[in-house]
Amino acid sequence: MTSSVIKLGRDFYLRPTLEIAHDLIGKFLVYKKGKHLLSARLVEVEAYIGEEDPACHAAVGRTRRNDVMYGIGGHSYIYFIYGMYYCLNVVTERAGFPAAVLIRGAEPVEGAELMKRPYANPGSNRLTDGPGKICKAFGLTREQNGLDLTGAKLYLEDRGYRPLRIGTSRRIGIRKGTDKLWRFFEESSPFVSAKIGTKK
DNA sequence: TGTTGGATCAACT
DNA sequence: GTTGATCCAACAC
Repeated sequence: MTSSVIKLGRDFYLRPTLEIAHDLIGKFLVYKKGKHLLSARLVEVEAYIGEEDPACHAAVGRTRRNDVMYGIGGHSYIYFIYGMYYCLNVVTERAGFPAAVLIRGAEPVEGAELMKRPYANPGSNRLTDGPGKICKAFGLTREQNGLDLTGAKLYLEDRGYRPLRIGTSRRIGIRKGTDKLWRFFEESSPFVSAKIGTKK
């Protein structure tokens, strides 16, 4: 509807992580990859909050791996896992408090053809329905870890899109902290990574 | 220096 | 529902 496009600034990332996670649904992830521009609308995220959250990488304390989570909100935290995949997080809250929002699902908007390149089966239109797949489609690796999301390379935008209904559920793929309902997703989106119903 | 297991995904049975 | 692919950080020694 509206044509206004607003890049999310530092203040967006310095609020409580659960608010940020909820508000990220429907925002657009934008990555300037060389002369190309890739973007996708977020449909699924999970919050990881503090050293008290057993599923958060910061549960073991500050290490070289999770260091950027201890920095000020509004930076990228990209880690490597399972020998083959990268996962993209948005660091939140003040410096010294480790928290982040994992980007789990998105709908390709711009640069969709480029996102197909890493895939053996480019005919699939499910290139970004999972945290590992988003990084694969966007070409994000450890090299993009710690980028300032208020900069010009990798950032998030509010393009005026408002999701119809945002569901919540427990988080996926973790062994500890599964009681918390810290996953947020746009209901009925085909780009949500797994179908787990809304729980109260 | 060596071991272990993970915020995944695709391809099986 | 289970498994294999395959890296690296964390931790034990």
